[in-house]
Order: sequence, then C-alpha cells, then structure tokens
Amino acid sequence: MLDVGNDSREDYLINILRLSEGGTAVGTSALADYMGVSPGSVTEMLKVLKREGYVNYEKYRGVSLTESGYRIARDLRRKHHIMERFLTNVLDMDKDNAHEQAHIMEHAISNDAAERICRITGTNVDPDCATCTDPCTDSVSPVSISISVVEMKVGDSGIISYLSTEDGSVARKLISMGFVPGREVELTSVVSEKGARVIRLGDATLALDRNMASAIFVDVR
Amino acid sequence: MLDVGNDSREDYLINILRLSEGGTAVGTSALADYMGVSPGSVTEMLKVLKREGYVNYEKYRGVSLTESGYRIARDLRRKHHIMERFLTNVLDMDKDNAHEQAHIMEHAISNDAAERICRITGTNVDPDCATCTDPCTDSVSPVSISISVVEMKVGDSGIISYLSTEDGSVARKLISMGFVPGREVELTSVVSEKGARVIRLGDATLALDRNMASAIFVDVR
DNA sequence: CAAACATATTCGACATACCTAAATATCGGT
DNA sequence: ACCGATATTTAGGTATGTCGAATATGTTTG
Repeated sequence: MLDVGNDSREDYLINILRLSEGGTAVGTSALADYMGVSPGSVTEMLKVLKREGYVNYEKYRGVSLTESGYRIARDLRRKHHIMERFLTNVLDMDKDNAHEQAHIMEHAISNDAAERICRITGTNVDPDCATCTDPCTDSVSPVSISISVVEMKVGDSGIISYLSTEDGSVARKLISMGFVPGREVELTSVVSEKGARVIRLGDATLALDRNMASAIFVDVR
Repeated sequence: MLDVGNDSREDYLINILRLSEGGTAVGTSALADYMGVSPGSVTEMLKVLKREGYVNYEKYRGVSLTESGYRIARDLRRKHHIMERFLTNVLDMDKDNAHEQAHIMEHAISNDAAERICRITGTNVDPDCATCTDPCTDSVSPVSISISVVEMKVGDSGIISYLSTEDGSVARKLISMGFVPGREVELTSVVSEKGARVIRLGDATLALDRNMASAIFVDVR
C-alpha cells in the first residue's frame, strides 16, 4: 500500500485503471486530458510510478498497471464503492455528497475497515450495483444461488448472502434491524402468501411484511 | 473548514487545543516538544495559522485558538472519537487499529457524515466514554434523563437516546438489530422480572434477554 | 521513403508545504 | 543590567506536484 498522503499517486493509478479497462495500454495525452493536467506532468509521474513498481511504462509506448498497481487501483475503486454505498444506504446521505465524501475517504480508509463496512452493507455480493456510477465488476461475484426469504419454506434456515438494494430505504431498514450478510435466519411461520413472514434472527424473532422479506436473499443449507 | 490535504495544519490546531485545555496560552517550545518538531517550525506554522485566522498569536506571547480555530479543533477531536467508537463498537476492530484509522479518518470525514455515524453509535449522548483515550467533554451532555428499558412499564414507549457501551459486544448486537438512537421502541410485554422483554421496534417485534434490554436507554414520553 | 503531423519526453522553472539547525532577539527574574 | 530560558529569524533542504516550451519519437500518407 502507498503511504498516507499520496492521494495524487493513487488518483493516477485509479485513472489508469479506468482508461485501461478497454484492454489497451493508456496514452500519455489521454491520461493527461482525463485528469486535467499537462502531458509533461503525466510523464513525470509515470516515471515515479514505474520506479516504485506500480506501472509498466516504456517511453512513447503508453502505460499499464503492474500486478501491485492493479491491486491498489482496484482496492481504491472498491473502497470508493463501499463508502458510497455506506454513505447513501446506511447514513442516508444524498448522492452528490456521498460521492464527494467517498472520493476523499477512499484514500483514507484501510482495506480492513472497508471490508468490515462491506460486511454491514453487503456490497461485495450485491449483484445490482445500484448506486455505483461505474459498475464494480470486481466485486460482483454471486457464487452460490441465493433465494429470497419469500421463497423459503417454513422451518428452513440459511445464511443471509445479500440484500436487494433496489429500494435503498428498505435495505437501510433491514440493515438497521440486523439483517446483514453472514447472519443466520430461520423462517418460523408465514401469516399468508401476501402477508408477513415471521423470522428468527439470532436471539430475536420478528415479523416483516412481504415486501421487506423479499429483499433478503439467503443461502439455504 | 480547511481544505483537504491540510492534515498538518489540522494537527497543529488539535494539539493547541489539547495543550490549552488547562486554560493558559500555549508556548512555542511546549507545542514543539509535544508534536516532535523544532520550535522554529512551530513559529512558522503559527504565523500561517494566524494569517488564516485560526489562532491568536503575538510573538513571544504564546498562542491560543480563535473561535474558528477552536471550532475546527473541537470538530476534529469529536470526529476522532466518533470514528474510534464506530470502528471498535460497530466494526469490531481492535483498539490499536481503530485508533490509528481514526487518526487518519478524522481529517477525511465531513462533519455531516460523522454526525450521521454518531447517530448510529450514539456517541453524542453517551455518558460513559469507554473507548475514548481522552474524555470527550464536548460531546458528553446527557440533557434529558433516560431510563433503561428494564425500567419501563408495559405499554410505555419512547425514543432510544443511547446504548450502554460497557459491553461492546452487547452494544454491537443491539445496533445490528436496529436499536439505534432516535428510533422508537415500545415495551410490549415482560416475560418475568429476570426474563426477556418483548419490544416493538418500528415494524418489528422482538424479544431480548434482560441483560441486553438493560443496555438500551430511552426517553419515555 | 521522407516529409508532415500527432504524440511524447525533457528541461527549466515555479509553488507549496513541510522541515531543520544555528544565529539572533526578547522576556522575565534576581 | 545581566543571565538564562524561551522564541524568532534566517538560510537552506526535501518532497510533491505542477506548467510551458523546446525537443524527440512514432506514424501516416503522398
């Protein structure tokens, strides 16, 4: 990881990642344009970044990320998304503020802390990257097939794998009730097909209306 | 607020606050010692900080915070505490990591975002500043008298004002269940004096053992 | 294949934000 | 009025990041 206070270097890496997403190596001017700096500045920085092992760079040949540079850029983007989602879905900040804050915090938060927040918000296994401005291809990897709580049979239990974030306020409510990925739930009873579900969550048993229950996805075992 | 990337200036302000807590103006060498820099550096910085209106400073006379400097320093300290508490109590990070992270994040997070986190963790009305290394005198101001859920009568309802953080894991569990300051709860029934409390929390009704219920403090209306 | 054009690099310079060490100045007490 | 403690100034250093203009390279095309 780069030291604290190297936001600019980190921004270069993340922008190289963005521009190289298409596959090709990135040109100096393209990067300069994209970042709003002069091509000369870019060349300077690329030399530094190369010296430090974060990019593959040969003069006049364009630039690409090395393994370690990619890791940093990817982590930054991921942290940005996690923070953005946390700020909007959990803290209920508006999109613009959240984006701005996330941009600053992505440089300040450790991977560890971000992962812990991620576990609260369930970003890492969330297939619909609703609040993301650019899709987080890294983090979207729903490995096992999860089913919604409304599809469970009475007596079934399972581990929450993610929450649908289609409706932020529903996700927020669920999270604040303790429905977070990783926790075990059991469907205790069903009032009626269109009615409430009674669910055991750890020490507590509670009832959710159909709509809210349908936003919880679990891996039944 | 200072611009992003002025961590050092902010550190000066916060350290001036710490040293001036006793009442007297702060001397250059004391500050230099405390911060591990040379007295010359301090003098330089004080001139800058004065020019920017954050400190009262006359040569050879020591330094103190202006209103605006105080505001920034106080906010920083508050943000530090909020983050530290969030990282330990909610994210379950160990104390050392949390402290280190909080030190970085205090400079990155906006007051707004911090206040929102505060509302989740209940720092601002929490009388026992358990995880704080230095006590947060600013933020401790329990205005109204809150009572524990175990002291409520059946049928009472009220607004959660804070959670006891004596036992971090209890607080964490409660938070993850949705017991966060500001939410309304109603005591639906009591199984027995030493037994579980059945509590309505928004849409959900759930049961908590006596120990957990006793950690929730509400303002009954 | 060589000029022309686009693109990239180097160079010299500048700005800011820190910092130090050592010389100098000031304050306060005896 | 001097002395010692404390503070400031001075002169200089390092790091980061920037620009613009001169120069070099790569690429396209006639």
